[in-house]
Amino acid sequence: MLSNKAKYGLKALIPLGKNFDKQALLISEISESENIPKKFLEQILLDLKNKGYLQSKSGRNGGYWLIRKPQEIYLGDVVRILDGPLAPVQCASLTAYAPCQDCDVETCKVRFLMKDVRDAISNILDKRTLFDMINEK
Amino acid sequence: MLSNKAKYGLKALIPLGKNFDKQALLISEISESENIPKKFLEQILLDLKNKGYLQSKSGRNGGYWLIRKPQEIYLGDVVRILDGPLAPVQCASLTAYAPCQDCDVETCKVRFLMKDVRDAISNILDKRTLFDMINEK
DNA sequence: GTATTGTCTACTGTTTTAGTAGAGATTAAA
DNA sequence: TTTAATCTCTACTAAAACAGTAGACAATAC
Repeated sequence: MLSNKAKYGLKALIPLGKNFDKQALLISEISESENIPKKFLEQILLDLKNKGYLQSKSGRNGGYWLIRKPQEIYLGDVVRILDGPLAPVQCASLTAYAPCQDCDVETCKVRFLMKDVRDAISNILDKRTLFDMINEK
Repeated sequence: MLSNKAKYGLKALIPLGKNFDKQALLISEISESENIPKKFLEQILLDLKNKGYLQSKSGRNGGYWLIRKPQEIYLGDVVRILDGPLAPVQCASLTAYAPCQDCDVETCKVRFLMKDVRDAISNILDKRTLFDMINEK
């Protein structure tokens, strides 16, 4: 499941990506154009700023802008920042592995299955960039 | 994310699949061998029974058994029964589509992306059967 | 009739989600 | 230097989902 937080984050990156190397966008502008609750969006953009994806300026003529090329922003990383690991279960995660109590890492068939699911998800999200998403028809 | 409920359900099907056409298994046996809380497992097996996957008998020599061939039990369907739709967002679901309020079905880029993710997940879970999971090395 | 086993409904504690509230810090411009 | 605009930060909260537990009841075999 993708949370609203991650969905909003991905959506917000679209106008920011389109404006890459152009003027900054206001939280309120993005909030309105993308139908995202403003106060919630504040937090999301702040997260993305703290992870090095955005920069911002307060006051008049302030706003947010992207500080990486859309071609270099992998959607899997965005989802990880906002929602955590891609894997359906932690014991199948590559980036945030943690054992589960109820099964054996070496033999658990559910884990093997979910590793394949993880790989399939990663195969989309870690290969596709913001640029790709924006230009998807 | 896969809930414990679905994880336990998948795990429980393994001994049941291995015993297909053999004797019934007790809830308590499965609970112990698979490390699943017994009362929780009761509910899960009941769900799978009500959906036509298992049959059961009360009393002495009772227990649960599979009433479909492991080769014909698709793991995607099991996950849907226990956890709901596979798609990360409802508006990208094939089996349980519902529009989301904040975006337009025709143009939403996040939806397009998540449809691809859904397909990737389905490509694993709807093609693989209980038989496959049991015989995975 | 008694022990064993599944059935069913309801309840409960915890965590996560999806925000909201509001005071504060920065900035540009008048 | 004041003011308006804008981002920042912490805390709070309501609702839903998750992960079970409890216990009475029904069915079955011996």
